[in-house]
Amino acid sequence: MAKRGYHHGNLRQALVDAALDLIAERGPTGFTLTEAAKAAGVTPAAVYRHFEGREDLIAEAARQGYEIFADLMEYAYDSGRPSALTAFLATGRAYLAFARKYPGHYVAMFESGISVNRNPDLARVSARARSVLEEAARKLSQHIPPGKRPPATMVSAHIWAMSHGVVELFARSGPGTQAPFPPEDLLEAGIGIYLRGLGLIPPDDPT
Amino acid sequence: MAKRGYHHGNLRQALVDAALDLIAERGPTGFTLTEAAKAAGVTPAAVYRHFEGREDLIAEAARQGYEIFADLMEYAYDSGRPSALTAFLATGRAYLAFARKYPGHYVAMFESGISVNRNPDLARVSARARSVLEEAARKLSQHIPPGKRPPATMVSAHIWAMSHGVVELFARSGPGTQAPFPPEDLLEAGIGIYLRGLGLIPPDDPT
DNA sequence: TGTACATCAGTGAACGCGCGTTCACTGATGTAC
DNA sequence: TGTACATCAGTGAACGCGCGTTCACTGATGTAC
Repeated sequence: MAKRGYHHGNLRQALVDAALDLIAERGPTGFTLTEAAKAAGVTPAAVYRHFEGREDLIAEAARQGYEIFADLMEYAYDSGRPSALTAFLATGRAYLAFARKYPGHYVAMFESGISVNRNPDLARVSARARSVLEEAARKLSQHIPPGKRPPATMVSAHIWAMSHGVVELFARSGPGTQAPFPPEDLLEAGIGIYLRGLGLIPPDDPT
Repeated sequence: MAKRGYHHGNLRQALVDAALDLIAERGPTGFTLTEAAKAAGVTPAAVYRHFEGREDLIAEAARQGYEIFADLMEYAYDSGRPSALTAFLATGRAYLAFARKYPGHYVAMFESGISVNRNPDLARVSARARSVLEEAARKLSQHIPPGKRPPATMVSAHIWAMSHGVVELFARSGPGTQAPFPPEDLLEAGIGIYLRGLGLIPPDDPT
């Protein structure tokens, strides 16, 4: 990170980082190629040495986000084992933690309008992230009698949806949009109730 | 809607409608004051006879959305009575139906970045929409023994979050983003499981 | 170790574009008498 | 019923701006001999 002259040294990543900061601050709309270049101390034209254009830069930010996201979910899942239940709960918590800790990545991934099929790398890593949650749901589902067991992909979709909804509606500090509860508590309670509904937590267990 | 000369007749609403179409098609980013004016057959400058500017126009679109939304939720709630449960389920269905039928309004309300506290009218009508769901949750909660009853506002937040998450993740026809299940079924099942978790639906009732 | 040269990673000027907004204006409408 | 006039709701030209992108260029770096 030493100051450099004509050559930057690691401009590519510096641009991604600048873009992430901008996206986190102002949303995907507020982000501007020109401003990202300026933040990296470089002329806008220099960006084209490393990316095809504005969208390509956002896509790379999203890709890195999915990478971190998938790692985080995997780690959470592993550290929750051997119980399928605690592992599952850990992934739910990890989701929210990721959204909080990496807001720029989160927005790039889910709110920038970048299609996950934009390039093969992005598609692959996003599939990996998804599969962690689905695997957790699958393992968990095995504890439900087959007759009353919803498809594991559905369970994972439900959890994903609730997590995403909590992030979008209650974890953003929009001006005046008062959150009724801490998002972490809200999500934890919601997932708990849901899992009781699946018969995976006894009705009276306050976990 | 007859063709007019110099005077438009109902330009204000025509602009809102044009904005809604544009927002639905291209998202809040893609919407442009100039284009909305063109779609209404009018010069961009004419917009300023009716709105303070671009943001003000979006805010009005959102306001009308909340109005429709609140009405729809109220109607759904009423038509589901007297059972607190069926009334509640009806509001959940109404949420998704609204998102589907009024995509422009939905985006203006929830994805445009317009703060609900931008003006008093908007704040009031959005509070009304929220209160319908909260009232439904409150009535429903009364059937839960007080000791194990989560706050009604929390229940309504959970349902809101899951509904919103389903809309954002699975009800959009993003290119290549395959929905694993019809969003309606997904949400219905999710709410069902959640309500079982609250003890409001017997474990074996397949409703 | 020194020199020539290819390659790489930036610059800076310029472009065309569409945006939101302003302004003085004018055509259309409605109302008083 | 007709005329004068105030008010209203548009026009159209112009603005400054920042954007993404292109281009020929040049300074820095690395490598072959």
